[in-house]
Amino acid sequence: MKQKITLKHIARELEVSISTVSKALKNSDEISEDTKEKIQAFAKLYNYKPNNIAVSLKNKRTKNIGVVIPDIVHHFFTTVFRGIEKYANEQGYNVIICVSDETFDKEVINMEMLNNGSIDGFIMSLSAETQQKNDITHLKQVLDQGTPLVLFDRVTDDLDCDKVILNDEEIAFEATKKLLKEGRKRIALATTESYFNVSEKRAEGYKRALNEYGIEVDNDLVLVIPYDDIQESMIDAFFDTTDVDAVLSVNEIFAIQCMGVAKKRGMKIPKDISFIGFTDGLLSRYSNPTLTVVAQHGIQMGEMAAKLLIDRVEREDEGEEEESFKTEIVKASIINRESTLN
Amino acid sequence: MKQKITLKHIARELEVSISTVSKALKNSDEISEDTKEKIQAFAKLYNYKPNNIAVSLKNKRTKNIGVVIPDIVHHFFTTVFRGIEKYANEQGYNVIICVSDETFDKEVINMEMLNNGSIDGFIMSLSAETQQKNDITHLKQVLDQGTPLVLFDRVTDDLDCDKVILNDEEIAFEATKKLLKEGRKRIALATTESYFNVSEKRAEGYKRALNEYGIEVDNDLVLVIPYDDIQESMIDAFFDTTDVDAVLSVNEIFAIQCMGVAKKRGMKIPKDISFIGFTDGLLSRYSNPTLTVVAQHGIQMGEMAAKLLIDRVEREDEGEEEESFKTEIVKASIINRESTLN
DNA sequence: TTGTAGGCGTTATCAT
DNA sequence: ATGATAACGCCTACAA
Repeated sequence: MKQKITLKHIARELEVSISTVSKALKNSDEISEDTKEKIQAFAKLYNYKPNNIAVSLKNKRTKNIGVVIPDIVHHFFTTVFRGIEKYANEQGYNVIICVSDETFDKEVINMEMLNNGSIDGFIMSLSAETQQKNDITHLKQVLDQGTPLVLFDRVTDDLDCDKVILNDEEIAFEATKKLLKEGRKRIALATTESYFNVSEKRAEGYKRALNEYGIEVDNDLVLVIPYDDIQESMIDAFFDTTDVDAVLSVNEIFAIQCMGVAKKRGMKIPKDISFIGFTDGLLSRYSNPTLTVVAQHGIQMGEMAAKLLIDRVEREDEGEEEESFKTEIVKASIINRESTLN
Repeated sequence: MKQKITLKHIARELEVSISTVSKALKNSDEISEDTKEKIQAFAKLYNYKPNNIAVSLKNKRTKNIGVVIPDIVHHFFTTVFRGIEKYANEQGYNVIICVSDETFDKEVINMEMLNNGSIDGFIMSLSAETQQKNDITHLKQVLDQGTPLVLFDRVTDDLDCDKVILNDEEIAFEATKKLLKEGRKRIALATTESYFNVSEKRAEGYKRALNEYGIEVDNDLVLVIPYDDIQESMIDAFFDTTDVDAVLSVNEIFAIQCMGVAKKRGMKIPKDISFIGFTDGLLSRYSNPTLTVVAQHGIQMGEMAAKLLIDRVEREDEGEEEESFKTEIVKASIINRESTLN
């Protein structure tokens, strides 16, 4: 096992000083062409690469970004992550990822683990539990210690930092209007518990659209489904008691499940009932009928988040004045498929 | 912006030496109870945490694992990753992830980026292009420099290192036998280009089962679908020219697509035709009919891979003798759903 | 043109 | 019981 070569090795081998080697490898013109050539050739031969850790310690910059998300086996987060990774890599950054598993404790532990020099900044989306408890002292602490932080999607208004969000209210408004324009009168909203910030925003858009069409919001039409324990019987019971001719769902799975139940009950899609879901994942594309969805452009959100973070990190580096915090809004779009009339 | 506190700060503030502080915080009994208390209290108050980078430089261990996978928006890889992350975190390791995007170049670049001290070892699955070119000099180089490497799923026989694989041949054999037992005679194999190691293994199992039942392998029954450009018309054409009463697919998407085409052609599932796919993702669970699949137990594979890697890293740390390379086999299982007779 | 010295933050060895 | 020193690998201001 050959061990990694360092400046010291090269210096010793070539009988010059370490700093000469360092300078030569940076092509400094303090060094004579002769020795530069000699040193560079030797370095190439032995495949010298500076040690990242040592460089990090010196520069107080790791070129690592910490990403903390609630779940990784999840289309939307995975897509955002892809965007983060893409942009970060282009800028020479690596990405360390931690999964909070929707729990508060893991979120805290992961952040503490990373916030001791391992990373230059965080990108994250709040866990369900964190949103529920509405406890963000760990985030405040991170910011307090001067570590930049960018929140995306599941954000909180209680924290002053960069954010990337979807125009949730607006696109839910558009989606609902689309259903109304189809002539639907009894539009259900399939949603999660209300402590999810995004679900709330989507519900607002839904309600605003109904209002605009002079339709009163009927709470019986709001179907709250537990995030982690989807029961088909629950959906079936909902259809039993409620007259529905369209469903707007805050995610993909709820929509697919509702569609499945509707089909079993003999309803024709989209003749009798229309469906729109959030998230343009595989399920929507391969379901039968295919599902009209709100595409969240996760890649773009990820790139945006990474850009905000890296810009801030490097601005700090340059000792430039701090810029005020931004909230970037990524615009969702509706992809028409077979589950709606067009 | 408070900046991070270091041993030096504490030492200066308390008018003791840095080494005293260091020892006190480690509860060394070289230090008097009095000063220990004083120092520990101060450290707690200012929330001192040792700088990971400095510790890494000193120990020549980063407690970071590098994971290089072909794709992240992909159920199987995501699941394996989950297992890696889980085990790694439990052992106090963080995970840096890089996506090769199925390309050789990105795989090489990513690995070089990480292999300069950022990580203690690699876990990876080969990109499509790497398998196609069959060029693994970059992997050999990594091993040569003494960085431990664990391959999973998409492995190569040309490299001596730890591996975690699925019992692909065997489970494909079982799956095919299941179809044969249903009385199927014309079993198609929907597969990828042959340079995918796993597809090859699965094809072998498929053929072995046919042989065992005295059925000759009919190459017309093998449908090769391009990995990145799935054309429905292609599948349709296949059904036009070929008589088929079952399909074994090396992944989930191919199976779902074939099922869709079969349904459109008026075939009844599973009466007229059965389907089994590899990968127990969302699609299989929510398709109509639901798809019988080979579950790959990705989490388990990930945990296994992480364990192999961390064990090796820490064995090295202890200066123990190198253990010989292992290949761990994770056993897949078949999950019966509606797309097969039971 | 080359080399020396100090420092990034921590730890371990060896004085005092 | 406490402190000085050196080292991990790299960089750079300053000296020679």
